[in-house]
Amino acid sequence: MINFKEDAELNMLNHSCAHLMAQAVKHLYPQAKFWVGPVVEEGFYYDIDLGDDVIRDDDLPKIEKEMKKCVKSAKNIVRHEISREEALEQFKDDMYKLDLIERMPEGTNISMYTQGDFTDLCRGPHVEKTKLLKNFKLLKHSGAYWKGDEHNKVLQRIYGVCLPTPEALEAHLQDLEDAKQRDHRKLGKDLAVFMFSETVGSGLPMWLPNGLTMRRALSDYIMDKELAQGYVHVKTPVVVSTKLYKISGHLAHYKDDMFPIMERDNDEYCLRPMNCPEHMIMYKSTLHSYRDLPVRIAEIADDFRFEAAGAITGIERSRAFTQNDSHIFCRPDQIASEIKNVTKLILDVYNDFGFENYSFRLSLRDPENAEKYFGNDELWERSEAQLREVLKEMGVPFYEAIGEAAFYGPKIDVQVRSALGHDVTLSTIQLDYQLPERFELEYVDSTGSKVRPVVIHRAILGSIDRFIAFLLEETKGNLPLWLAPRQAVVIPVAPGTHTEYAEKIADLLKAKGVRVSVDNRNEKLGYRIREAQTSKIPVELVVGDKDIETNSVTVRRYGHKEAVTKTVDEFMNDIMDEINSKRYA
RNA sequence: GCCGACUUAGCUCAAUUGGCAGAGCAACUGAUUUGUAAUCAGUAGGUUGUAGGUUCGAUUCCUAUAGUCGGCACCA
Repeated sequence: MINFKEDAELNMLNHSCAHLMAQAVKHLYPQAKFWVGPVVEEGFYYDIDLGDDVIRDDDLPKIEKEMKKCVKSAKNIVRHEISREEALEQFKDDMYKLDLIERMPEGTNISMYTQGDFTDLCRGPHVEKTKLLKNFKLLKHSGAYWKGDEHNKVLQRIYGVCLPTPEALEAHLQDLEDAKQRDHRKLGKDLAVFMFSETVGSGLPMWLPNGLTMRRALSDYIMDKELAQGYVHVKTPVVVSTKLYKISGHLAHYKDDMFPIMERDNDEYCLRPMNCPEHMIMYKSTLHSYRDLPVRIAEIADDFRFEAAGAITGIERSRAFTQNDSHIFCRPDQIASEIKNVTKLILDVYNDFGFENYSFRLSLRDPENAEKYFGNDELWERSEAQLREVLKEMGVPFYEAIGEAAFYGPKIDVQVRSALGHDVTLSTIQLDYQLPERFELEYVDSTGSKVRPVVIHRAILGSIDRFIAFLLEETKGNLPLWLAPRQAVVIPVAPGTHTEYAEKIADLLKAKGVRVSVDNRNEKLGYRIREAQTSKIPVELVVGDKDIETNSVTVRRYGHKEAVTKTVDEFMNDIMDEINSKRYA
């Protein structure tokens, strides 16, 4: 997918196109006042105040038409400069431009760009001729809070793209269309992985048989990895007393994102939004020696968060989900090595799945909003430095993001991009000095005195739900063999005549735990082949007279045109090797 | 939650300015016994998301509501 922001030529083209759009909007809506119109990865947008008017779907074609007129009439795009004082005077009736100008240092000149009857202040650069801006498309529009603050006025935001040629534009629009085809919500429906029901409730997924097979395989996979690294697994209840969250501090911080509290017999209960506090209680239930640390408590844990209606996105962000969670209780001197181990585990898992498009993000607090966070400055700076140090030492490329920390500590997040371009967190590692304090956790050190441990929260698959969403999109539903809900189908060439042999092959596979079925329906061979392919079953076995004679099967893998005939023994060895190796291709 | 849009058969979609709700696939019945992407014929399938309203008449217009979608805000 094109990144319009990174590419210098496209960046300039799209920035100029944003101006062109603003000119057209000004023609159609004379009351329009303009905020900012930047280039972003997916193209350009402009935030516009239309007074009481709003943009509707039907308006985009009208604006496009007007833009085409502006291309013809405006011709040249001319730069000139005025002083800050002149600018303040010129835009004295425009609170948005004044806001921008006032933030520039005194004494600076401000550059302006004019095309035809339209002038906008802008840093530039721009293309010189409007005729270069012919190949654009307005894609979508929405309300957007001024300065991103929900207490401010909602401005009208219009998104678009501009490309150098009609062919490039066409190709890009096709790419966007293709991306929709691998949206996990579409694939999840087509492949019968999960479903939603208005009657069950918004954001509450129901896992169909195929989905449950995947969840089981993934849970087993990650739990095996964890066992090998010294984790222990536990199970804790999804309904808990609110006392727990009063101690943890979550109740004050998090209440709006929780399902409503339940009351009975003078007690309050809630559906847990996370399971950290329960693991704290579990740790605290026994005495710990410094020799026994780190203690790594893991759980495949169902959690419930009342996500805002507009935030729900299939199983990528739902209200009921399952974390592959763990809390590592360790001594301060063990922090670096534990974080390293977790980072290695993340890289190991991503390698197993063949993921390449992800980036590590060091999520820091926003010092401007210090009141949002627990703990003092010195502690924050130290823990942020610790995480940064580990990433540097390991040579893992990462970027830093201010304001993305948890309220209790900084994080290392692994970000991936969904088919529709959402930046979502898959894995996370979080350093926490707060919960040990609040729950008064202790261990006995070498001198016999009681000391606070540090807690590292971590999730490798993130949530199993979101992981499956990403996996479906990455693989386009063509899942690795070991994870595919239906791994193989045996198709007798002539149902009846070859059914017995087909059943025999299927039984051999079933005996090894392979998820296989026989398609014995009274349909043409081509019909059954087609259905096996459209259901993305990885292994398709066709058996007929030729195969029976030589005790063979004719194997065709999903997505391949050619079929290969193998002896039954050879085939069984190959397929079991592949399943057991958990290879991804 | 905010701005905009959408919701018609199990699925994907039609239905001129308000005038008898249709098609393909899937399902079911029958015929056909097949060597790598759709065999033929027939049958059944709907309170047009839900609740109101306007109208002689509403899938179509209006109001409310639920769900979904695109963004915004949120995302321990």
